[in-house]
Amino acid sequence: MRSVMKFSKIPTATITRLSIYSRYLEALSQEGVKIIASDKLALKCGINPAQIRKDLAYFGEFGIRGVGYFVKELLFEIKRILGLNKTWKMALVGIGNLGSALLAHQNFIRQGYEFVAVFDIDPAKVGRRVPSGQIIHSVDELEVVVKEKGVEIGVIATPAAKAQMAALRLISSGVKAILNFAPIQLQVPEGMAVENVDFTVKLDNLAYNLTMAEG
Amino acid sequence: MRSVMKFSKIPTATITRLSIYSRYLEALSQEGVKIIASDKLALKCGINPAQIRKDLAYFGEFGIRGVGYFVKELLFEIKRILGLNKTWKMALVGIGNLGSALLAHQNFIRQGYEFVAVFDIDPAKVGRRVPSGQIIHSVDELEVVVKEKGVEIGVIATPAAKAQMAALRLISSGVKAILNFAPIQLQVPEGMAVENVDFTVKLDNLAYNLTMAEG
DNA sequence: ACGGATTTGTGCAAAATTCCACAAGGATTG
DNA sequence: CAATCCTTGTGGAATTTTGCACAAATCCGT
Repeated sequence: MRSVMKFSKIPTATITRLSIYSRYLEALSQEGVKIIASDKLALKCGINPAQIRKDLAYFGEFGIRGVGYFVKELLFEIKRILGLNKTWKMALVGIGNLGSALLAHQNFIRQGYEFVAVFDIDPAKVGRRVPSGQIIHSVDELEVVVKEKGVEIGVIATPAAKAQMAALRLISSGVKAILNFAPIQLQVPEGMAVENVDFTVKLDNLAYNLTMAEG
Repeated sequence: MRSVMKFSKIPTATITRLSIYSRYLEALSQEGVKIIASDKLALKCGINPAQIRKDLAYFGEFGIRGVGYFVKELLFEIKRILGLNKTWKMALVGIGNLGSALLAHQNFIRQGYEFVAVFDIDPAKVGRRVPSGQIIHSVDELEVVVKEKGVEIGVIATPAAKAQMAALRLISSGVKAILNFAPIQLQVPEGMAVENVDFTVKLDNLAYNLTMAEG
């Protein structure tokens, strides 16, 4: 009864949690922990244990009743579910402070993602190499380079004003997924996967919470 | 019938959307647009118009039937609701690539947030000035400086391994809200507001989507 | 081999969230 | 000033998400 995909519709929240589980399983694996129960994992992740079991149940039965889950095995399965059993090729658009930070981070990004191309609009930057080795291409070359390198995920780290254009170029190059760091809602055609990383929104949430807490 | 706070429990999602609305209202305001209807705003934000109206209804009646919302007025009200009618004092812990990017960003963060103190654990960095002018303090001084400067929001941009310690220090200094960029679930006492900015999780979501789309 | 201890997998109820559909309110026109 | 047009505000239904509670399954000690 393994790997039975129940293709109703899997909540986005479930996928997000799977990602969080994988992070802890990775840590546990490195600590040498062999087996983990949903209760322990739940505590670490701040999630209800039944939620964890239900999340996993969407994809199959991975545990042993009375025992728990084999850490390495569950990690492998989750990574397979998420599609992390391959290396995804990414392109970065916008080599400002944030973009540079992302490139520097790339060694820390756990296995599965790689920047194969980087772009900027500033002629002064084009042609130079970033510290991680990639040559900065002009965004004018974006479509050619993206196709040539087989980029699958576009990462937008431009100012808000340039983000939509960057998205359009990525889309017309055939990229189907975008990670957007610009504080703007991208207008994209049906079927595109877009995820926004937006810390100004998170800050506003904190400000609201603090304001409410005091009255 | 204005500003009637209905204190049931306002969904986090509503607060997040208010933040997004404020972003567009700001843009509209600068473009000189005086009035906006929920349908137009909804289209821009990729949100159902009824959702917008319901979100606003939690806090009062801000529109005019048959007309729409006065842009400036609604923006003002939303900012008031979110607690952005003041400047929040933030501390940054971890002056690596990401931390530096955040500091560089600070002029772009729309009015309402300010880094009043920055910390790092690296003795080589302590005492130096970041480009935006702040002197880097040792994390050993964190409690003293945070209290002295009246920091309200802590921003953690350390590696994952140091994040929990940073959180503990911020908490013991009396900070009640944390914006966490480290890919880890912080363990914090009841009543703390924590928001995570976690692009690895978002990437995993994209990877999953791409994997599913192809089969 | 059996009973007790443990933890998974899941049916179902509760809670939360979204969204439709329409009445209510206000503007505008003739 | 009545009729018409528009858009808000909202009751409630539909949908989604969460979490309890328990049966099913496995291990372990005797």
